[in-house]
Amino acid sequence: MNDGLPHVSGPPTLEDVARAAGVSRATVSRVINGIRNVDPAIQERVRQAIALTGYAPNQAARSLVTRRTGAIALIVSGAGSGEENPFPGQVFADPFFGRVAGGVVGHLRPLGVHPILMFADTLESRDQVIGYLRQGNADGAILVSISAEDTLPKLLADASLPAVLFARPVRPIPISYVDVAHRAGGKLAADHLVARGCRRLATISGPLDLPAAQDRLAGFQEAMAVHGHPYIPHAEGNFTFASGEAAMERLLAEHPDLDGVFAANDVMAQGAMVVLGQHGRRVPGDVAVVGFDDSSAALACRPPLTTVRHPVEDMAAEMARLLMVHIEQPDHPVTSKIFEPTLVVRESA
Amino acid sequence: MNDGLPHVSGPPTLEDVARAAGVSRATVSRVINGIRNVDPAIQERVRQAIALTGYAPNQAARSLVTRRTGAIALIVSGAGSGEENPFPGQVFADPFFGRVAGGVVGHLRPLGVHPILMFADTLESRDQVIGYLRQGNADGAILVSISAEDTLPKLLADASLPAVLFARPVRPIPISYVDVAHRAGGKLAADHLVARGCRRLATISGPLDLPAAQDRLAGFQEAMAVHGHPYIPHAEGNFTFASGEAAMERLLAEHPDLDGVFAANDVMAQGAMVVLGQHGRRVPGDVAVVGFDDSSAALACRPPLTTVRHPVEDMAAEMARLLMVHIEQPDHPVTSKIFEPTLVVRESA
DNA sequence: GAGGTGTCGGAGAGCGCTCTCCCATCATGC
DNA sequence: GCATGATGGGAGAGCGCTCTCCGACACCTC
Repeated sequence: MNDGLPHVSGPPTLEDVARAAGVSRATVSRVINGIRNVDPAIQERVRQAIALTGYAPNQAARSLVTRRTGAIALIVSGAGSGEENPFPGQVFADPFFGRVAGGVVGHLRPLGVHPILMFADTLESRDQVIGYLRQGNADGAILVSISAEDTLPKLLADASLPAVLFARPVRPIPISYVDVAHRAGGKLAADHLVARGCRRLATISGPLDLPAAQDRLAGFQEAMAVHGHPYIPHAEGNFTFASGEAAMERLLAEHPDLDGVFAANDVMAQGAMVVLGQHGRRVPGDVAVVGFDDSSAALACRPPLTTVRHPVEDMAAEMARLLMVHIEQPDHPVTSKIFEPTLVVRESA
Repeated sequence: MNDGLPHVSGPPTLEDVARAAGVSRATVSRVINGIRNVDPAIQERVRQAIALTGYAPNQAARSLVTRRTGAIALIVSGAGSGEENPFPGQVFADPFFGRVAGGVVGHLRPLGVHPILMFADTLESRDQVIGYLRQGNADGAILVSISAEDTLPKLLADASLPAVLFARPVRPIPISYVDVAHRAGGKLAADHLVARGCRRLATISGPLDLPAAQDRLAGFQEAMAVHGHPYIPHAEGNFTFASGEAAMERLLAEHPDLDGVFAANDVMAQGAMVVLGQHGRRVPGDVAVVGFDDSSAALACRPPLTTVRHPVEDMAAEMARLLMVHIEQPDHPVTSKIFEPTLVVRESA
């Protein structure tokens, strides 16, 4: 046992590498972190020793002194204070969330930073998230709120933890966020439908307690007013396929002669198109349809859906970038960045 | 500066709590970790001190000594050695991935363990993942491979890192996995279609280099043979909407009289149904359609899709459970768990 | 009352790393 | 020739926690 030889016990440490290279721990650390000048010959020796020993730095030890983890929390924060949902499947299963995750990972991976997936749907889990962050498990947070009444943004701001939100919070909070110009998107849809020659338009909005839904509707209505159509029939949905179907049924019952529809997201547009088909309306011949998001659902529509592109991946990447800035410069002022939507013309309008 | 008072410098530590409670660091640690008996009165005093100071244990320091991080990697591992995809959006945007994430989070959250999202699509990123795990950033890994030729499972097994796979690996590897009985699923579809009275059946399979696709097809064919139909027309797709459309076109061209279709996933079934509609076939009147997965796409079909339920959330939860066992008991033998699929009857068949 | 047994709190040694000092060496300037 | 930097490496003090010892004390048993 105590024959004096360096027995292998667990993974190699800096000390082991230093011994193998015949230098001190500090020098190995300098080579690894590229800090200060180290003689090229010694650098080479250290690198060989690292390869030889198969050394990988222990992140916990490193975090302990640097107070940085190289991880950030990617939080989906949700509804009320009700009981816990055993499977937060519906939320994560939304392709929208996947696009956010993809954008965040795309930006962060080259930096060696990884997102920790968290889900906060109850009061308790919100506290858990804050505690988690305060324990230093992550350097900051990216937050996607799926309900208007979410209190987590405020908690985050109060704890002055580095954080960036997807979408403008309902009530003003001193916290950075990234959003798309929803109003401009609504206008794009209106302009396109009018330019196509549609005259009897209607719209299916999202739930009106969400700023995004309000703005898409307002942008559409305002642009239509400019085009000389001050009144636009409107049915409210909740961004689901079924709600799109139901809204379309209502609109069609009251306005059988309509020739154009703007739905506040692609999935509702998809539902609307199915209902139009059932009622013998051809798209885009009889009724033109424009969606919002440019999600995978737009391509699963027949005909393929003309839609307002929501640059979710780019926005997510920007959130990641902004968060890193906040982490690196704790005094960086709160900022927001608004992306411009674009129209993707396919066949439905 | 040195007036002897305990100046606030950074977050409170165990030491601070100990001082406030008038006990030693060790005692506070014992109270927090619930180890050994501590006098109730002292426990109470410690708890008050914790509340007073707003103490939260530093995870890095804790990990350094326990060698456990309370985090696991959730890895989506992909295609070849090609160039990096700037946005791994397509992958994460797949609702299937969301269901896995939901199931994993559902099981792990009560345990205070959180998944770190990782994406490995290149040789380089695979090494990065292994390095990350070896640095002790995560205690183990849950791996979802999206291509048959993925080498990460083998790397994981070779490094003997705790890991669990979603779906049986193409080649046998000493690593635990969770899967569904694909063959039995194919049989469920066959039995249902035959019981419904369908006689001229066809099937749309997934890419046949995937074991899952092979097995679904084989299970369907074998069951059909038992029912006296030794030959089943078959078109290969790749699990996408468009490939389902294309496959259906081919099948319809060659077998215009078919009266039932089994598609190896819901999204292809959705594409097939659109094509059937375009060709004037009513579902289920003229042609009955059965899908596989019971994903959100099944509910977005009109009529709603009868499908074989793939219990992804339960399987993901089981992966998480199994991984925790492997982490806690490093010598635990490699195991697999196969879930039984069930048939969800809706209106399409 | 001596010795044994059990309970409970404190001391202190690390875990593996970073980073500030500090010192040795060598080129430079007047 | 000697002070003056610049350069490059080592020593060692922590970061905040866990956990093994160890000691103090109370309670038994014979």
